[in-house]
Amino acid sequence: MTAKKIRTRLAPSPTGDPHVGTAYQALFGYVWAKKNNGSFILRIEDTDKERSTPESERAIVDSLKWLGLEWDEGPEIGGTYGPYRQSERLEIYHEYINRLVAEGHAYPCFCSRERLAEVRNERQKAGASSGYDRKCRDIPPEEATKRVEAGEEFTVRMKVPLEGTCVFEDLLRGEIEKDWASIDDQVIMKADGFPTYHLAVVVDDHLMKISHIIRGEEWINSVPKHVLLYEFFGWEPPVFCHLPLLRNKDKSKLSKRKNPVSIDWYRKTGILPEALLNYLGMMGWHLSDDREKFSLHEMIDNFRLEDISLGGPVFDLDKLLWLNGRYIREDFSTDDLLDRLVEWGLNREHFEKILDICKGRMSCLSDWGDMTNHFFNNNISLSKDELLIKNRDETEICEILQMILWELEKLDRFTKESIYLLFKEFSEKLDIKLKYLTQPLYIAISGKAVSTPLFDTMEILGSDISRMRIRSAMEELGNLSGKKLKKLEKKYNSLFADI
RNA sequence: GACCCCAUCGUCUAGAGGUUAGGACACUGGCCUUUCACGCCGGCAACACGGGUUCGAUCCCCGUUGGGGUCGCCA
Repeated sequence: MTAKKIRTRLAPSPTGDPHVGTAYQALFGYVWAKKNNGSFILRIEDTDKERSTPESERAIVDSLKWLGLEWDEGPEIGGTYGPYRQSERLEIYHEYINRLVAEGHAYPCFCSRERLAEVRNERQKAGASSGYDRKCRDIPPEEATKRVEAGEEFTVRMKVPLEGTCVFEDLLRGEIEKDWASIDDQVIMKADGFPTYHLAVVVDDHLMKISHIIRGEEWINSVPKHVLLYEFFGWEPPVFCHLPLLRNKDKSKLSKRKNPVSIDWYRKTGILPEALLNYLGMMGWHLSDDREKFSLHEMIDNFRLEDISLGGPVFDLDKLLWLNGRYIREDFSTDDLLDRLVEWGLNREHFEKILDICKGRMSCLSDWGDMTNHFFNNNISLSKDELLIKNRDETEICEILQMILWELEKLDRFTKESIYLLFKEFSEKLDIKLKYLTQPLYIAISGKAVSTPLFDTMEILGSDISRMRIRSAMEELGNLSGKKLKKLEKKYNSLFADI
């Protein structure tokens, strides 16, 4: 028997900052491919027209390159099975969608979003395990065709069996069973003509000859839909391997609200890519001699997918920092380290940005050191007293910081202008003078009451570092109790409801 | 709520029927040292619970509990 060529892929959707979870999946997929002299493919899953952006794609590509996880095929570099951006593969998907409809495995659905929301609501209340009532499933094909041709808006749904059980194999967990009755007639083509993830992923993985799907556990529940599509098309499904999810301290899925999750944050904080990769490698996997520091090469040489352990690992920044320190101490000459440092933050481009906002308040060159240390120092020290402003106690300041944090999370572009607008609006809504609002922020962001302009500083530091610092300040103030947090969330939602 | 997944120190993990349950981070005691850090030596600390199977269960099976995930024209 000739072994099938091992081909793995990373399939991120370009809808935000590059996420460490993406890096985690990339690492395991990459290592598995390299271990087997296979190929690692990057495919951009930009089927969400609303949220996908080219900037995000670039950021993801950049951060993967920074990590040193290079792909063999992908957008820009191409490959035999391209294009590697799903938005450029629309005709391909249509061909397969049409085929499913023609063969009676899929059907147009004319239900409005409003109706679907209603139905979903009712069914959920009634305890039904699926959200759609399959209203359009039985429309006679001729009638459906007529309605489509008449220009009525529609989506396409796949016909999921009404009864029976889907059994599939996960490499790490063995057989998994799920009743078909618990699965919706999944939409495979949206009203805008774009495929949904489920259709696109199956078609592409097949066409791109992917041998192993290595991705996060959150996908397990949709595997039956995928398996069904493979069956409809008469294709052999690849091996499914669902990685455990990286977790916050409270064990929930790693999230922006509770942790820095952007690869960019780690980069800007001064984590070395080799240390981050190493650390990610020890989440759920280990070397047989239990050595904790290992290179990507060592990981490749010793890696076996089946050795991955399944408990969701908590992402522990302290341990990452310890590991990073070992790299700095053990692997760098002073000369090499200097190069790294320059590359990281001591370069002209970065200095220029900072100098630009310092110049006006410098009286001698050595002011530089004190004035800018918050750009190079991750552990800025803050005192509780300084965070407290005019007649407000810890709780009040905490509440303000928390609401600002929530607001900042919603910002898509982290520029000084957008941050300023956000604060301005915030101060109006809460009826607090802007300068009182920004006062504790100066301390939180720079550690100093007198410092470089707040919004410029935040822009240079970036969203993740800024938010992390605000969180640290809140910790210094004693944080909010669960109860108070809930109350605050209500108040916040009423004040800042978007719709 | 329904369904799916998971379960060893606070955290990352080793263990694959018989171990004083091992290592690492964190915490901590000491040594080294002009301070700190590093390094070295030590300490604290875990098999969720209940039934089976077995001469014997952390390990196998079942249940309970706990945690997580999914229930979108988002991925």
